Amino acid sequence: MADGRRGGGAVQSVERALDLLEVLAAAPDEMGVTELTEATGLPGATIHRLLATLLSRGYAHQDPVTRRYSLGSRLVRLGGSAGRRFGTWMRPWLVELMELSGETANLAVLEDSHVVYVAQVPSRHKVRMFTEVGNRLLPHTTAVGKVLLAFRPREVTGAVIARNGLPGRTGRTITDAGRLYRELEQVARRGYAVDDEEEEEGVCCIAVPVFGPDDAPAAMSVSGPTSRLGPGRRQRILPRMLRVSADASAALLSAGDPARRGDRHP
Amino acid sequence: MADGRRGGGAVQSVERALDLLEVLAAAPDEMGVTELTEATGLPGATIHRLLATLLSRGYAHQDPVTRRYSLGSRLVRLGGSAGRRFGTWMRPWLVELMELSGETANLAVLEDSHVVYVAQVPSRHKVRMFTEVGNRLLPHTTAVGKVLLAFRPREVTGAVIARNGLPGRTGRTITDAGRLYRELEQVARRGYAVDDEEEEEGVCCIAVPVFGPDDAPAAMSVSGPTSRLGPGRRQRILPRMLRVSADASAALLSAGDPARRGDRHP
DNA sequence: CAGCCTATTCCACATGGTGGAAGCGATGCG
DNA sequence: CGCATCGCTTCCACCATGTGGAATAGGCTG
Repeated sequence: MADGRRGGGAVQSVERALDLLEVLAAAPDEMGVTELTEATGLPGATIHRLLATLLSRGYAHQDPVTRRYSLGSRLVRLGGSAGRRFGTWMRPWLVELMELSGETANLAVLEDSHVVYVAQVPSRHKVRMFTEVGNRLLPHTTAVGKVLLAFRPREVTGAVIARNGLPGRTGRTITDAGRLYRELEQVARRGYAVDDEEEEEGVCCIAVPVFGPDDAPAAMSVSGPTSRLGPGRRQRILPRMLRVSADASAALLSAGDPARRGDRHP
Repeated sequence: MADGRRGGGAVQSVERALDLLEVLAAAPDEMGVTELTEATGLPGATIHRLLATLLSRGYAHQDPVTRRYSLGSRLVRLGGSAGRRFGTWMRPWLVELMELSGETANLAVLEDSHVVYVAQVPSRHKVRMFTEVGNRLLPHTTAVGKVLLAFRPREVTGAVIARNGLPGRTGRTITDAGRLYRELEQVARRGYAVDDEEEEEGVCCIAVPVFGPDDAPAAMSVSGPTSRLGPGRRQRILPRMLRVSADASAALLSAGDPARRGDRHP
């Protein structure tokens, strides 16, 4: 095995193909073969061959005129199926969150600088939350968003903020970059984030991370009217939320083998 | 080359990995290695190795207790990026549709038995359409949905219908399977579909397919109030829509092949 | 507790993937 | 207008890499 540092037996060409997809996903627009060469360190011929394979299956797209590459439409459908599936096997944890808090529980991921809600378990209250599955919100206004940002390298955070700006949604939204960075640091240290009417008046939200094999975490939250989620109640709920967070992460990371123990949480 | 029948130079292990992802996406729930063996014809060891690679990157997920596999969370984000990108390079065609019809143009794909809107170019009318990007609707109630179904094998269509049923949305929704099948045949023959207030009262929609390297087509549509999209106007718009459909498909299919270059005509 | 079925690991082999270098086609420059 | 350049694509000999049959481990079932 050429790349001995990677875990177990991994298929080189598949890994490289995935690398390509990820580089393409991260890029703001289309990329040429040479750019990909620089980004991945692979020889052009190899990249071309890999791309040809992805191309023929619709996983990559090549602009007919510029000949540059980007992600293909096939991934849209796959992503949708994956989201549905992801929501399904995260459901037990969401249910747990909903039951321990009595409020609606959400699952979200960071996608193209936006927070996207992937699954939800609604509370039984008459007054419930509004976010719908599939909704896209800005990270800096939401608790899940702050969690998703807090556990990524600073440069990613910076890119996201540069792209979105920090528009205010309510009087309490954090619109100052310095303050946001301080808050994110705190979130990373504490392991949770709170949104106290920063996205919507009267709505409060508490979020915790879920770490998986993916380098970016997902986030789970509970959200409800501020009247029901005051500081006192939050203090009571939080320890149990953190515990669920850790449990869910452990479940995701254990791929059935006790050999690999990559603990990632603070 | 052992497998000479496949187009050009494709990387075997990558193709197989993609096969696995697609099988997992198509399955209603998690799958074991043996099921995958049957579905793909690959030996168990090979599948296992491929899955290990996908697993370690978050592209597949293994339930810690049942040890069965499904799609991983990483694909959710990738899919999102891909959707955004897909919408971006389809935009010229959508703009063309919007301009030739004066109505809002949409791009949609079939995803997990649902129609999902991926991109949109809004019309300049004050009264516009309602579908939002990311929205999920049932195929049988929409023009795009009918297009997406019409160009897939009968068994896929059947599975989708079996899963969703044929709930009515308005008095005009097609709720009879026989009638739907006849309509789909007509759609396939004519190359377009119409939704005449079948999804929403007062809203009419015309859709055409876009064929790419992916075996499933996408669909583009224009939608607006019935008052503006009566039979007469539809007849005038349709030929041009079909032309855009063909042009867009040609553009998608020519992957670096110096075949057809569809110049746009304002 | 034995039998069976499924996931996982192992390993010798040769197939399939690799990448340096040569071809092309398109822009840009003189 | 033709020559130079640059980046995408194709070729091919080599051998690292992925392959898959068979052995192992683990978990249910009867």
